[in-house]
Amino acid sequence: MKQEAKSATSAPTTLWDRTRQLASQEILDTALRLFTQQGYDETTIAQIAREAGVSQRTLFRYFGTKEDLLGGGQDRFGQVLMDTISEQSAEAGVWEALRAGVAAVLALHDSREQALERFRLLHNTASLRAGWLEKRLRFQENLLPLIETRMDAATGNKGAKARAVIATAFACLDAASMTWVSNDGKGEIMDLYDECMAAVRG
Amino acid sequence: MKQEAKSATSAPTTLWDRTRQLASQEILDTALRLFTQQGYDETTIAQIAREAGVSQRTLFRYFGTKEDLLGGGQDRFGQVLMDTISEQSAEAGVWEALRAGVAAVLALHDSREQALERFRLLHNTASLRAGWLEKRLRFQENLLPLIETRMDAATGNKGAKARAVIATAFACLDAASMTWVSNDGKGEIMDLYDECMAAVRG
DNA sequence: ATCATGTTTGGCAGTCGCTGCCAAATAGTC
DNA sequence: GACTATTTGGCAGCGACTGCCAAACATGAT
Repeated sequence: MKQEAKSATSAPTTLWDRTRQLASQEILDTALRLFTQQGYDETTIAQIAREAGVSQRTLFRYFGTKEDLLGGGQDRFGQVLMDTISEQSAEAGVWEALRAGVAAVLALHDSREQALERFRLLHNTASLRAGWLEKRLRFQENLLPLIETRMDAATGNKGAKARAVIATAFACLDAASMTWVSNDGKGEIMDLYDECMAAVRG
Repeated sequence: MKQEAKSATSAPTTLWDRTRQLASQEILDTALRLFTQQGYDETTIAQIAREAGVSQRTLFRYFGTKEDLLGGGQDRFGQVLMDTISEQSAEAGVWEALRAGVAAVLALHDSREQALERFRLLHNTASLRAGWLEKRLRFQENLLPLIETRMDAATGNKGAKARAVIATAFACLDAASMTWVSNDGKGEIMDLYDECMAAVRG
């Protein structure tokens, strides 16, 4: 039965895999198009499935959730974040490490326009925002051990402090991206991030 | 039926209003009981309505959302937060003002046990967390003008900085309350808050 | 007490996201 | 071509939530 554990190294892409990928991309494109055209809440799964040429059932098999249709690589975000931070040199402080992680995640976007589009949808749709914040909270929790080790835990409550530091970094990222969106993508997000950090820790 | 001996909020209430209030309280109590007994996600609206002796339709008329059954006075939180902060003296800095607001909100809980119960549910239920974060984001946005005026806007992007500062305060509150919950309510949340702030801004 | 008034209530049907189940279509293998 | 392993689609159903309509009800006027 269990025949998987396949190393995706080579390219023995079976026809199945290719079809899968194609369908997946078709669904994703359709979803993003409809979302930006008529809004997230106004777009139903039925409509996406219909226009993408698959059944609802199949759509849900590819993407377990309506939110997943937008945040496609959200899980990848978390992974890159963790990887980047753990790769930082041991001498790097928490703030430095977190900054590197944030920068790495921002660099993941395909293009400036795509990033702007996604951020805009995210910041303007309550239901999406909620889901995103939730997922992000999980990232924060995963980051906890990585950051704790970098903190000079003079006194107790190391956990609380690490959590606070991590959440602060995300808070600055939020403020920065919001401002960036309301400026229609003018300037660099990381510059805004640094400004926010300065305002908080200055 | 039960004759509740509650703090008599004597007023020229009509029988209607009293009945309404009673039903409302009955629903709220039932919901909280079931939530803590069997979990939030595992409790259905149908069950709450049945055990509270009202129809689903009526339940939804009192509380528009399942989440509202827990966060009863969430809107009040936002109000107290705003009021407290705007009452701070003009010389008070942003951090001082925000601290006062946080303290005021925490003081709203009826009892330590109730606060612990709610926080525990909140932190352990993904769906609840998401909704709560969303609502809080709206609070933050409301706070924006109040905080902006207290910031020495030397350079531009006052909005971004104010947002970052506000979000940082909430981040510390989060870290503090999480730690408080995992310590089973030992100690003072505000002490943890101060510790988190020190870790962030120190 | 009775009637008219405006409000509250409950039931029913329906939407939307999402899941389990099962039979039919399809890719890969012999 | 036959056989096996997946993938797919359709259907029924759950749970939160809404609109609609008729019955139940408190209240004020008669």
